[in-house]
Amino acid sequence: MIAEVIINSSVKTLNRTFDYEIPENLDVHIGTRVFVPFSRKKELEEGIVVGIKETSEFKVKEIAGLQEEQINEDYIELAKWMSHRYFCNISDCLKLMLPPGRTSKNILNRVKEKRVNLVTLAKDEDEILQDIESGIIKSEKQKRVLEFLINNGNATISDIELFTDASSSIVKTLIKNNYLEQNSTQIERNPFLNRKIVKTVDLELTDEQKIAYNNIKEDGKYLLYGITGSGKTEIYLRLIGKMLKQNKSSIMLVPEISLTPQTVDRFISRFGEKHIAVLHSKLSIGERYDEWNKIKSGEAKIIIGARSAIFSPAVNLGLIIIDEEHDESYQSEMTPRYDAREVAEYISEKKHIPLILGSATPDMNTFYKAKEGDYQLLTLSKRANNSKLPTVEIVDLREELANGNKSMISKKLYEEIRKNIDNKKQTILYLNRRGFSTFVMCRDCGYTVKCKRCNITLTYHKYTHKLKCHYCGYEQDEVTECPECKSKNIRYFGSGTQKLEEEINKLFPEATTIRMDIDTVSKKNSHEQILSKFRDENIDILIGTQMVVKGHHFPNVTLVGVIAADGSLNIGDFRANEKTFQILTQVAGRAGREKDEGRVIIQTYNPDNYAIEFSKSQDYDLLYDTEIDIRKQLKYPPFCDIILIDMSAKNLKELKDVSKKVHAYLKDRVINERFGVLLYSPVPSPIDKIKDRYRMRIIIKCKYDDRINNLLNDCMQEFYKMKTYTSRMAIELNPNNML
DNA sequence: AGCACGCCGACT
DNA sequence: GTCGGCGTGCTC
Repeated sequence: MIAEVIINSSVKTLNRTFDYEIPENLDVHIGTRVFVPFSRKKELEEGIVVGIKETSEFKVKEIAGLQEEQINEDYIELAKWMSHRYFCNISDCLKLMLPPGRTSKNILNRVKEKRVNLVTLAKDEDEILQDIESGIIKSEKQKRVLEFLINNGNATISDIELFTDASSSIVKTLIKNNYLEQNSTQIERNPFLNRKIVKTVDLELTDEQKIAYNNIKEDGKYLLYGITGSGKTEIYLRLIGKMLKQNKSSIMLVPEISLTPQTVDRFISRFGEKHIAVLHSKLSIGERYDEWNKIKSGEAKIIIGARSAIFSPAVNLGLIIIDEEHDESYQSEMTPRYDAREVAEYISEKKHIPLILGSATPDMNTFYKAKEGDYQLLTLSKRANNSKLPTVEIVDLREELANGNKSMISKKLYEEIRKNIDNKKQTILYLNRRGFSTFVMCRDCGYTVKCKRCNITLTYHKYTHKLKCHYCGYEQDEVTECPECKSKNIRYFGSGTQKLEEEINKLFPEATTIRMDIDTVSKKNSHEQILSKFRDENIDILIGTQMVVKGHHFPNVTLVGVIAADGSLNIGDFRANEKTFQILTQVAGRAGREKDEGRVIIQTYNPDNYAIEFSKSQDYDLLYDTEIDIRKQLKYPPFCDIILIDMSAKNLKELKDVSKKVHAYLKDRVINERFGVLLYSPVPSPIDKIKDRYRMRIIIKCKYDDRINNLLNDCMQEFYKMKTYTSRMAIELNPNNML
């Protein structure tokens, strides 16, 4: 028999199958991981079998060996679909489905099950006790060790040493005398860290929740559109519980940033730790591997994870939930640049299982789909505990400036913070840093320090006093003199959380503050530590970026201040208004979730902007209706898609030639075959050089469909047939970030 | 991507 | 001769 094998490689010319003879003695089927001889290479290549057939038109080599893990057959189909959909190699997609930590080329470097040597009793307890009484065992230390193990069952040698004050040689003697034995046992790395969990039961559903819950059937796609605090999670819990009763597993995706122990606890306390697996980036490779095995074995039936958890090997999958479906993190920024929501749709359609997307501020595209009937719309318009939505006030920063207030805090926000401190209530200050960064400029000649390789402005890092390139990691010392004009008049621009914290400490010296941003949460668990400190120690003010807005529940927070709502308005993206509204609504949702009414102060230089204006009433429908008209007029998603063809090369002339050829190819096919396609000429990318490679792009605006998809895949093929030397090409559909 | 093959100039 | 540099082409 012949196996069709995908070679593990991201090289575009190798994105096809190669035939290999299956040796008689090997059990090979679709999804098996194999080692094969390939080309003139000395070492064997890794591959995955994606097809089996009788004969081959090639003279084939034999499969050399097998690797442990395998991929489910239906996921091979998924990988093929993804490679076409996201313009990448099948091999890149298959990698997402392999157990974490088991993909490195060197087999010895792959993670393994964690094993420890446990010492246990080798004889019956009574027999040992008898030997102690009758004096066969005289040594005090031996007795202590035996008694310790009688009480505790088993222990590691180091634990025995610690608790009995007996050295390992005592244990060895007891092993030699057949009282004890030592066994290597597999243990699970436990990412839950001995958490104290209070068991909870189903909550009473509101009428709205009941309607939504009862409408979700065995199959189909649903948009659960519910305002903050309307109880979406309770519906998820009910659905997952129902699956569990039918012995089916559920995958629930949440944005990476909100995958905190707090979120997971809610599920553990309802269903117990045993059935739950958690997958996210802060886990160690070993922990991830153990969670994966727990899923694969069918033990874990509730899988909570970030984007890539959609590929976890759930046994008997019955339900997929995507919470905060509008979140950008569901789109991967790396190859393969997949969208977890689309992958989830594919899986739910193939497996005929329900897919639930949940959000208070749905993605415009999703809401449009719901209006068109592609998704069934389920609405929760009331807060579950009847608490009121917070009152939102907008402060015009231009007026503040005109009144001589140059501080980051307006008079109104100052007064409200003061009130909160006096009333012992907590405040969250949110800094929308998107589009902001701290950079260095010469005030005399306007010179800014840029990365020589990437041609972008270096970002200033205060704690290390270094200037850093966010693209290639280049780092240099801060400058005190302008390299161009030798002026000493250097200024550091931009404003971050540190600066805000300093200012708050000056304005309210008696208040306690805590800061949460990329810098302070880089360590494992520090994210959770900051939040629990804020909650438990009743810190007055939490200052932070995006990560403070997601899904946390702080009963004592009654005031939320947005320092400058404008950050996300100026990101140079057609989604700017949508994103701004989403963020503001989410931040506002943090205030007053209990009895006390919440207040939100939004500071802005653009008070007339409709996204900011509508966030005052947190009226998503109003935003949607306004925005959808604009999208229609200007031909943006959901009416039209944006295709970004990214090309790069080491040599600028080569890049220009290649991009012209690609453009010519597309022009021929696009104009001939299709009407209503806007094809733009190649232009330098906004960041025209990264890591010593020049970058150009071609943008196409049209309604994306299978035909366009095929055309683009053909274009990619054509590109790699050209004599390209150093050039590369990547195609992205509706990218989140146009940089 | 790797790896070999083959062509060509340079060199003891 | 023959060593090595690099352009070219193939991988079941």
